[in-house]
Amino acid sequence: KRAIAAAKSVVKIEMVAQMAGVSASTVSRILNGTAVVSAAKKLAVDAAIAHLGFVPNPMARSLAGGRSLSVGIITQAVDSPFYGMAMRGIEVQLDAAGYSPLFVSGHWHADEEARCIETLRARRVDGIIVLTGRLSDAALRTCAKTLPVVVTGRTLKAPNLASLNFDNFEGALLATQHLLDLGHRDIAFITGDLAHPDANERLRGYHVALELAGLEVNPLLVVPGTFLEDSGLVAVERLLEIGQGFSAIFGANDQMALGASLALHRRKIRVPQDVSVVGFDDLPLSRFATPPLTTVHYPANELGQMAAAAMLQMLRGEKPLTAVPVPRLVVRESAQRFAPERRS
Amino acid sequence: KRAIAAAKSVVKIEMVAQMAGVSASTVSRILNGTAVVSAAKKLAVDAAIAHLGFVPNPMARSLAGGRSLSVGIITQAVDSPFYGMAMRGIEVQLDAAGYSPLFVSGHWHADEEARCIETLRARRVDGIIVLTGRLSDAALRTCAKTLPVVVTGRTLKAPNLASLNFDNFEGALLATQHLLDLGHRDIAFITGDLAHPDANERLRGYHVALELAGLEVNPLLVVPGTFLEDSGLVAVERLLEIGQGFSAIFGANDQMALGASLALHRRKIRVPQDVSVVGFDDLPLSRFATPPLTTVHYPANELGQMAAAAMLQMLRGEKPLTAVPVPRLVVRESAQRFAPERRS
DNA sequence: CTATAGTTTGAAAGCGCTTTCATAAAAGCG
DNA sequence: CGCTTTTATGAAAGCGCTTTCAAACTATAG
Repeated sequence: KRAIAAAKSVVKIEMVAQMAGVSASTVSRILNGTAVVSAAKKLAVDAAIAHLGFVPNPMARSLAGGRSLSVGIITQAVDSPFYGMAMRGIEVQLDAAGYSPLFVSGHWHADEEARCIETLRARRVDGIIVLTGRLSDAALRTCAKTLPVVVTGRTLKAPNLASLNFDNFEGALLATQHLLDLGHRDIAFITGDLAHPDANERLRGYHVALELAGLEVNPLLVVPGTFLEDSGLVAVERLLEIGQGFSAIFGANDQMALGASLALHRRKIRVPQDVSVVGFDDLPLSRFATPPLTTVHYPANELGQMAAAAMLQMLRGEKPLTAVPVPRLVVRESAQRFAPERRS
Repeated sequence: KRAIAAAKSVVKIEMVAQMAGVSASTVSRILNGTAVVSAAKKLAVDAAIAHLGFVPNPMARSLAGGRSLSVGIITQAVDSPFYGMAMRGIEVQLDAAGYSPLFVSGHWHADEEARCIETLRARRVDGIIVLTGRLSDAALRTCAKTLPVVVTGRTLKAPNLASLNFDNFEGALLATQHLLDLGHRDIAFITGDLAHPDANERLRGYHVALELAGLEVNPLLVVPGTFLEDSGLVAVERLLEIGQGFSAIFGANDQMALGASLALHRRKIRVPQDVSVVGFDDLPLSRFATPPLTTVHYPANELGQMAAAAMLQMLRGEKPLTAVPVPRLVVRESAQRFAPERRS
């Protein structure tokens, strides 16, 4: 009976126990470091494990141990270069600790994210990392009541929850000041989706930078966008249409900045000779855009690693560290000193 | 005892059974559709499940059932836009069938991929999908002896293994012919990493297109690349250095084509007025490059879906379908009709 | 040298399901 | 209407591990 399963004939803990001349309990204890075991037995068991090539069955482990040794990651798009880097960072950390990541994507919808949480719960994950989601703070707090939660992209205090917020405001400030330093005064800003806190912070950075420079913001220069390429393109067209003059454009993310560049190119407006462009995020491809894009580096990979590390700490019952890397401007070739009327 | 685990107090199958007035076995059978159950009982059980909000524990299911209901995906880079799309396709299909994907990345190293297989085996996946890996055919065949395997990016016949090969040759043929049709004769080709079958097929497509047009290939026009942006840039510089004239460049992937465009831009060579550029893959960003890149569409998402579908079929014991989408050229703005000596 | 406390270890009881096996009920048949 | 064949159901035995509990030691003290 049970011939099918038995046919797989993988080595089980009992075989290791037998070979080492100890009980299965002892092997388990050695495997988990749960209790002190005499050095001699430990040696024998280790040898047996190596000899037999024993690999514990994770499902049995999880079932018996009451923990799944996996943590759920709610990301917005598995196919985004941006989230991809964060995922990679998480993967690395988790793996080192023997945990496995479970990625699900919410596609920027709060309700879809809520469904993701259910999915993850169904899979009995031990914790959840939310990468810049749309869920309400309240929803996250509720979730944190039953599972440790780490969330990026917002600042939130709650029991059993850690938040890692990259300073989008500071980044946008940096970018805008760079343009200001280059002598630009009419700086257009393409916003991200304002339903998103990041987008608001970046907009705020733009505002404050101008104020700090003693300039007042011209509402006509602030164009709404969606964080997607097309919206950058559309934004520039709209700017041109209404005849609003500008010598620089700051896109709330690289994708829109690139879209804007394309729109300029189409109108035979040269970047950076006629108009300077800066982005935000530092996508891998931005280095190779034509021209290479000046942008604010978003340390997605590091942030992923930090989020994972924080989760691991919570899982261990420690207090999680929530320091985050500081924003940094990457100066490339898409922005240059303002040269009035150079545009023939 | 066992208070900790019990404290989670999630509903178990037995509670459902009790509420519906049947045995746990019956509930299980209904859950899995394993056997015929009277309509009345099924109704009662369904009601109980809904009422209690019962969600089966996947670990218990896997342990008892001998299947993990998960399939491993070996990808080359979780953070690549390209693989991201394929992953998304896989995710969608698998999810619909109640399976979950387990992504691991091989980073283009055969030995790392081999380690990935071990990892996946340790996690007891029910099957493995290899997205265009570097593993030898023999290694895959061996793997297929114990687990169903689906591999993309190569053609391989073996028991318990399905291969889905996108026609890279045809795609490269299409792209080259497009350039030829535009009147170009000196077409440079930046190869991919030739250790990779895809790269060779694309090179072959380039060769054959020229032959078909009665042209002979000029070895000086074929420059080695690595599939990464920098290599496209370097390739163009090399071409320029040796003084090899060319009016068009075909990059074996978009990343290199974009790198090449940047190199041209740096030398004040305009795309497409002076030199036409075409790529391969159709990355999401290529649509928004400056200028938008003409390229061969690689249906990564569809391919992912198909790979997953094939895996599901094998898991069900059916014969897998291995049809693949045909290559398609996406004409945008980076290539135009050859205009001799327009370049001043 | 016996009593007490502290360690190391193994037997056994689960973890929450699936699946086999056996039984009871229903159906088919002459 | 008794008999065999089929079908629906439940009891119970695992799946491979962790963890509790108690037994068997070993060390310490009285």
